[in-house]
Amino acid sequence: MLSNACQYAIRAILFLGIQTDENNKIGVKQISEDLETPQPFLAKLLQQLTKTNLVSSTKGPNGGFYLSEKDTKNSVWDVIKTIDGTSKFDSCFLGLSQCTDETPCPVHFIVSPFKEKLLNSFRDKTIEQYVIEIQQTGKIISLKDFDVLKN
Amino acid sequence: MLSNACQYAIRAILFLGIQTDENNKIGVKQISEDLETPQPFLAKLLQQLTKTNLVSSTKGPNGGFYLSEKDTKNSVWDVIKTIDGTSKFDSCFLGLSQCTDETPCPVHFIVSPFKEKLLNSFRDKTIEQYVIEIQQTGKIISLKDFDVLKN
DNA sequence: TTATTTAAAGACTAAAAAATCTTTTTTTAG
DNA sequence: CTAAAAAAAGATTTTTTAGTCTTTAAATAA
Repeated sequence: MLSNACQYAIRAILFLGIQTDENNKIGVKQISEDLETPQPFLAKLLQQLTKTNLVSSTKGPNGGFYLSEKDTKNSVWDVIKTIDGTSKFDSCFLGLSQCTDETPCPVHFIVSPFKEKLLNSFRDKTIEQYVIEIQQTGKIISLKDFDVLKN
Repeated sequence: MLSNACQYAIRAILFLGIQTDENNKIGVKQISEDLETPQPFLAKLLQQLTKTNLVSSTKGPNGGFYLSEKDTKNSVWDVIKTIDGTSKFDSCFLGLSQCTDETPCPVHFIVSPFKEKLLNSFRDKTIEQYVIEIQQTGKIISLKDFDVLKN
């Protein structure tokens, strides 16, 4: 549903939310190792997120990526908008342009409520809230799963 | 979510369900015009569906594609399996391989019930049942929407 | 039997997504 | 001030998806 790029980006930003702040930065190399994601590709994505002010970064020794206080107030939806755009969320499952409540496609009333719910979660919860939830309920965000939470 | 190919294929098979039977066949040209779908691309898809026995066809004058009685007993799920494969339905929204009820990703419990529901609809309803529902409730399957139902 | 109509087959091209590689710039520790 | 560490920038490659074009085969109507 989401592109690889977008999945990586979301996982990375949640990861940064858990692991970093202005005093604890982390480089692409380690992020990509921890998330098991292609390094140079993730680097590009992080650049993009930095340019759109969703993550922060500093160059040089001891530099790296991190989420500032302010960054944690953004939503996952902001990440999706930056990387994939919103089309997947406002277009019909069967690709029809006129699919609406009035003129529904055959799966409209199955797909619609779900999209609504998912959208709400992404749009209304901040990265910070996701991070808290991840930490409290033990949800996983990397392939090296539990390791992320053990630190 | 589904590929273009798969969206076209589903729309085409439902369209055939509505419009055709062993005595009323229809050519790719007209199907693609009615569904507003690229002609040679759809032709390829129909060939594939024919090879996997999801649609029927005959060559020559008055030939074309159609659904036999037996064909209408298949499911949309069969179409998806043929064209896209099942991966989109059994993989994690964020791309994690170990995402399960026990080790859920942050959106697992939002996405999971939906996938279940959608899967059930696709797998348990026959093309025939979809066709009846489309005809009774006025659901649309083409871009030239209502035209399909007016015949 | 032959021309026409249609699907089948397969080679080909284009565009988008995914991923990599190389160079430049910035920062800072020493 | 300089070397090293890191991100930024951008060009390049690979893979997948989307779509086209051309030829062949089958069926049937005349």
